[in-house]
Amino acid sequence: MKLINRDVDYAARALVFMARANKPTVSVALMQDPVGVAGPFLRKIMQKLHKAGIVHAVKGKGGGFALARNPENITLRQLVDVLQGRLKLNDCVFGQKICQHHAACILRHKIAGMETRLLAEIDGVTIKDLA
Amino acid sequence: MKLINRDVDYAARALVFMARANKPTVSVALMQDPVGVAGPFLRKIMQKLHKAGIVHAVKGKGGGFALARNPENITLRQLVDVLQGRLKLNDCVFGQKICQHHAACILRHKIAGMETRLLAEIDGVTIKDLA
DNA sequence: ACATAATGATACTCATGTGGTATCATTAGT
DNA sequence: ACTAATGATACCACATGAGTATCATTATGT
Repeated sequence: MKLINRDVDYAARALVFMARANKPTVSVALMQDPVGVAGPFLRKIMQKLHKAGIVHAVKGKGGGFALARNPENITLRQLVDVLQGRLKLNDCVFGQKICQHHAACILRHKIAGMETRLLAEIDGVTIKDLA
Repeated sequence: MKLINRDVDYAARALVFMARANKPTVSVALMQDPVGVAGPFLRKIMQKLHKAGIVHAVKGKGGGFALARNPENITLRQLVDVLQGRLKLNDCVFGQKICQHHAACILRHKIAGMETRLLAEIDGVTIKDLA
């Protein structure tokens, strides 16, 4: 079970690269090698980040992507939310059979607590921290 | 992303059923309905629990399964370890590109901490708690 | 105008993991 | 012997994840 998937991994690498690059825009062609991922795949990821408003996109020759906000304001949690969907440990597979009082279920509360703490932790890691 | 999969879910229900049943042995045929899962599937799960020493198995007519230890000594973590493999959030997808100092990587430490806390929490939930 | 270099959108393929079924062998009670 | 149980495996179906391919669109530079 992975907490963080490839997309988030590559996205973080790319954003770190962009943060360090200190250029107006950075194209996928420029990033793909240092990030270590094929161009088309990275493009797909960058497009998602663009739709989510994490990066700006500039089309056309000389274009590319740019961070839409400062590295310290881009958190790992944002990347996870965008690229692997909201992190929910709490699918509550346990139904009425085991847990007559759904609302009071011990396990559900435990798992909900774990989830809250996990989210707080990944929310505390920014691109600046990684760069 | 699920912290706990179906196998663990069904196993917990079955063990709770057994803990409540207060019989020398409980057969799959008896459990499958209240647990809400097809017999063959539950059997496969019970076989794993047996190999792991969590339950005893009695073959032949009148046989079935029995808890190998008290409900308060069977934890959710044991079930997770047996049925979905050791819980590892920390696959460290981040390599040298982003994290020159593997041993000192902030992210790795964060994730390792989350994992430790998660394991401690699921270790604190027993079948007795659920019954 | 036109070639070129970039992103936007989308469809497709392939591998892996998960959930579930089927079958035959073995064991023990009646 | 018959029957009711587990033991062991092999198999299948579906969802998800990882990655590729293709065409459309936009902007720059000559």
